[in-house]
Amino acid sequence: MSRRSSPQRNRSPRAKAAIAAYIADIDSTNSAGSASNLPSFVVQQLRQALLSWYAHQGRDLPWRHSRDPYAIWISEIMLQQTQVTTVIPYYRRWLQRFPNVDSLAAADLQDVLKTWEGLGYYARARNLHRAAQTIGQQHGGRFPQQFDQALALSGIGRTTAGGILSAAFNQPWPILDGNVKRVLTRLIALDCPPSQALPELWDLSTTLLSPTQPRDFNQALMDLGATLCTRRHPNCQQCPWQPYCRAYNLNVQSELPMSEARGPLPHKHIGVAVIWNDQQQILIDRRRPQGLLGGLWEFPGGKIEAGETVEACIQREVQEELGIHVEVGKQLTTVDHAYSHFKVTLNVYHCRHRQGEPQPLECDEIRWVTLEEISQFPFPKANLQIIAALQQAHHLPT
DNA sequence: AAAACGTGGGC
DNA sequence: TGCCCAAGTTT
Repeated sequence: MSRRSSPQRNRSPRAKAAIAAYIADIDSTNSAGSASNLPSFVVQQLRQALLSWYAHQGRDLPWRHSRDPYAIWISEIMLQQTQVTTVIPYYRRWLQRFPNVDSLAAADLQDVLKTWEGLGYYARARNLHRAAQTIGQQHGGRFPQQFDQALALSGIGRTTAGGILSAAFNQPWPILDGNVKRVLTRLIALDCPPSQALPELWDLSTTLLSPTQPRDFNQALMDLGATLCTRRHPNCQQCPWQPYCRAYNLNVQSELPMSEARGPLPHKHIGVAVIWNDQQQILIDRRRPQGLLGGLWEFPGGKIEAGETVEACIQREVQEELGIHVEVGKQLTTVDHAYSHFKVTLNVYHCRHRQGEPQPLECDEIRWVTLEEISQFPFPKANLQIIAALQQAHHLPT
């Protein structure tokens, strides 16, 4: 095994060229292509400009009122791939429901998922739950202050570990989230997608980080990306880094960062069963803990095969998943939904249980529930639309 | 190491 | 409508 030169090292000549050009623009005698060679007076000015901008223009966010590593941890996890305005109400509810590590560690996973319901990427909630138990068992119930120990917790990667430790303890760890990638990409006018220059962007984030005010610096960098250096229509006139920004000087700020190529998403057609028994109850199942929507409840169903009718699909899927025979009745609704990596159309039909005792053949658990009870269970968004349709039909005057 | 993993906003 | 993307991590 001799091919050990880290894979990314030779794959980002454009990143090195961009940094070299950035440095050369400042100091024409300097041809270095590494962030660590940035002239120190530039680093000082960038830090100072950003920190004083943040002191006046920084956002007032709920978790910034806290130095409790638990509360900050929760916010960092919720903010992964999720916008601030979406997170805030979830954050407040979560801290009421689970105010500390112990309460989270002791909670039932179903309650954890119910509190997370609607936020998406449910592995985050499962990981939070597992990490709380790890903290209880291995760290005496206190969030670890060592980077490697934080990084080892489920759901915490390099950016989240740095974000938590810098925000909670003012430790000098760099971060590289979507905001920071965009800001730094524009600063040096990086002419390739950020994913192809991650080592260089990490180096840059590390070099720029204020060693004396890492907490404020990291928060400021994210605020800059979120409020001025936005994806569309960046507000360069208000930007504290405008004099130092290579993208601005080249007038390419609106073209950067370069986008990552993505293919079209597959579209799946699904037959879904709302199965009724004679007690006005509906059959729901809990998905296995791993993978898509793991641990959430759903209405049984599955993919419609080529040449298959929806009715035949539903009968077949229900037989395979639950070992029962149903009679497929009239259609309840249709739901279109887009996940991150495919799209679905849910064709939802009322069904009647005819034969066999339901068994959890391809799921973790099954239950008969009334319409009143159903809201106690965590469901994915697409299924909440089905429940809404059921409740609407139920409340119709007879 | 590329693909999996949710949902909502904005245009 | 459809597409891109947002405080990324895991396998």
